[in-house]
Amino acid sequence: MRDLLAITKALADSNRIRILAMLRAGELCVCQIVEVLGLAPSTVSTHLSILYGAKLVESSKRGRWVYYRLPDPRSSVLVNDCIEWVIRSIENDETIEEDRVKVARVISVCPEELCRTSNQS
Amino acid sequence: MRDLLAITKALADSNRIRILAMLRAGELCVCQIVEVLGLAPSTVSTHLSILYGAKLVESSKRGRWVYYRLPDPRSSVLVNDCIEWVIRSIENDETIEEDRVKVARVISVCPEELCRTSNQS
DNA sequence: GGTATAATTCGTTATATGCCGAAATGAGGA
DNA sequence: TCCTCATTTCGGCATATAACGAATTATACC
Repeated sequence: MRDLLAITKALADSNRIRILAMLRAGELCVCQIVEVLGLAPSTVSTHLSILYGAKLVESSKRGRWVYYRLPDPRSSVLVNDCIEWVIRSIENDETIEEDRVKVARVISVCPEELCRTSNQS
Repeated sequence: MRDLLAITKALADSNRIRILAMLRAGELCVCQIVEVLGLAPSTVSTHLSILYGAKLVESSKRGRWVYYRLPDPRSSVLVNDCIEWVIRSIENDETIEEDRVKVARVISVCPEELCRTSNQS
């Protein structure tokens, strides 16, 4: 039950759903997610830790950047089915579509440059 | 997105998960659910309205009693898949097993008598 | 019509959650 | 070693949520 509630609570927030949807494009570092969501880095970090606690994302640190990604489909059937269900549930959602465009733009810049430019503005 | 969040928020509470699990036994009236959960009727009623708002339960009024049940599997693929996922997620959960026993006992008494006896105690 | 009762709605309270900015952490580069 | 910077953790505030009891609604029975 604890695992289940960790997952459902993690999914009970629109920004965390947006993060999961964004990660379909591949792994993203925190600053890229911050750029798309338009929230404070500390807020995004907390969202990611909640998703991580529910095992809905995996992470790896490379240099100064921490990259988050959707979990390996083979790691947990339950988690995998859940994520697939979420993805199906947000088909045709306007915000998700807009995020997809933003992610594409953000990915085209390397993280180092992205952080530099977003600090300037 | 709104539908998705209604569902995930509805699932983000252990008592509501217990209610969904209980309803596998068939439809139950509010007083029967109250008896098993041990919560105030007003609290249970609110939980049921949240599940109802997410279309995770259906209801029908018969006499003074309102019966709740899991939705018709044919009504929504998304909802049906979701409920099946929840059911799989709570396999072997201790509280859910205890509830199953309580439900069996509660079902063996007709609702009218149940309410009478639970008011006496 | 009047009473009893199952369920819901309302008002209140305590706790949980989301958000931010500031401070702390940790890895790279000077 | 010191400095920079991406990320996380902490302290705060505002809102949301779960719980209860009291009041209300709706239905059956007298």
